Amino acid sequence: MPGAQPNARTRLVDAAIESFAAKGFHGTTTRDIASAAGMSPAAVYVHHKSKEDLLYLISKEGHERTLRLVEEGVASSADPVEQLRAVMRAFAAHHARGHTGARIVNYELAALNEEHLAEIREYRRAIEQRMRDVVTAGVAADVFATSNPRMTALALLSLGIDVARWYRDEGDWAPEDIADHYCELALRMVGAAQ
Amino acid sequence: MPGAQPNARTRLVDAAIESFAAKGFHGTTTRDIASAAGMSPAAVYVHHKSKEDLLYLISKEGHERTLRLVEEGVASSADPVEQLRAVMRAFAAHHARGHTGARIVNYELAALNEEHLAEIREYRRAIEQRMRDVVTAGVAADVFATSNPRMTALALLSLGIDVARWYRDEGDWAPEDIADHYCELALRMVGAAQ
DNA sequence: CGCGTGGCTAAGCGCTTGCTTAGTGGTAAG
DNA sequence: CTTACCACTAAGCAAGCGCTTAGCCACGCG
Repeated sequence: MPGAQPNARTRLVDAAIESFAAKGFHGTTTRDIASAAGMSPAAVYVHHKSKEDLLYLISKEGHERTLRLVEEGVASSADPVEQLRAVMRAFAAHHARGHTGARIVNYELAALNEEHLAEIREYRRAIEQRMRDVVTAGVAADVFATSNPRMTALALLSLGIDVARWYRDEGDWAPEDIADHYCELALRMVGAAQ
Repeated sequence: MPGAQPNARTRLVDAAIESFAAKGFHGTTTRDIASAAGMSPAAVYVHHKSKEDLLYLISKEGHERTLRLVEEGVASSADPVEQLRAVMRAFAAHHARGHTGARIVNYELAALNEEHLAEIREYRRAIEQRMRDVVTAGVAADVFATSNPRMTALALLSLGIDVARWYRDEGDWAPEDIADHYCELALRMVGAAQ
C-alpha cells in the first residue's frame, strides 16, 4: 500500500468531482484528476474506462441519490403539505450541502454521450414526475391552489437546483437555514392554505 | 465583400454565443466559432484578441443588459408590488427568450480571467442589490411579509436565472407564459397582501 | 526460492488546441 | 499605374490533450 487513504478508485472519483465542479468537464484534464488523487496520469485508466465514463458514474450516482431523496420525502406522509415540506427540505439541503456534486449533475449533461444522456434523462423525468404528483395531489385535495401545477412543480425543482449554483461553504447560511426558508417559499408558491 | 450578411465581427460574436451555450467555453474551439461564422480559423483573431476576450465581451454585454432590465423594472413604479411584478416579468421573460446568452452569463463565469471576473461580479452584486431593495421596501411598507428578505430576494433571482437552464424553444410555454406565472409565484414568495 | 498477479508508473503516440506569421486579393486614393 | 490599406486566409508552431504501451515492484502462493 503506497499512497494513503482509502480505495484508489473512489479517490479518483472524488478528485474528478472536485475538478469537474470547479472547472467543468471540458476544462478538466485527466492529468488534473490524477494529480488531485495523488497518482500518475495513467492511473486514471487502471480504474476507469475514460474521462466521460467518470462523468457518467458521477452523474448517475448523483441522480440516483436525488431521486431517492425525493421519493423518501413523498413516502414520509400521505398529506401533500407534509410531502412538499419533506421533499423541499431534503432537496434544498442536498443542493447546498452537496453543491459540488450537484453542479456536475445539473450543468454537465451536455458532456455525456448519447446513450448515457438518454439514461440520465430518465432519472430527471422521474424526479419531475414525483414533484408534479405532489403538487397535483395537493390541488386535488384542495389544500394547494395554483393556476399551473406543472409549471409550479418545475419552478419548485428549479429553485432547489439553482441552490447548487449560488451556494458557498463560506456563506452566512447553513444548508438547514436554506432548507427551512425554502420550505416556507415552497408552501407559498403552491398557495398552501394556512 | 466576400461572405454574406452583416459585420464580420458581430457574426463571430453570434457564432461564439451559439457555440459557448451549446458546448460550454472549454468545449468550444476557436475553429468551431470561425466555421459557424463562415470564416477561416485565423479570422477570429482579426476581430478579437482571444477566445477568453470573446467570452468577456458576451458576458459583459449580457450582464449590462440584465442590470438595465432590472433597473427599468424598479423605475417603472414607486409601489413595491408593481416593481416586483415588472422586474420578475422582465427577468423571467429575458432568461427564457435569451436563454442562449443567459447560459453563458450564468454558467461560464469560471472561464473568465481574474480581472474580467472581478468586473462581472460587480454587475451581479448590483443586480442582487436592486432586487433586495425591492423586497425590503415592500417589507418596510408592510405590503410584503417574509422572515428573511435577503434570502427571499436571492431566491427570486435564482428562480429567474434557472429558467435559462430548463427553457426549450420547442417547449409548450412561450416566454410570456412563464413571465406571467413567475409574477404570481414571486408575489406569493414575498407574501404580498392581496 | 520461482512464479504469477495486480496496482501503479514512465514514456510517449497521434491528434487537437489557441494563436501567429506571412502573405493574398480587392478597393480606393494620388 | 502606383501605392497604401484593409479584411481575410493558408500554413503552421509549440503546447497540451485523451489515452496506450510496456514494464516495474510489492505481494501471496507453491
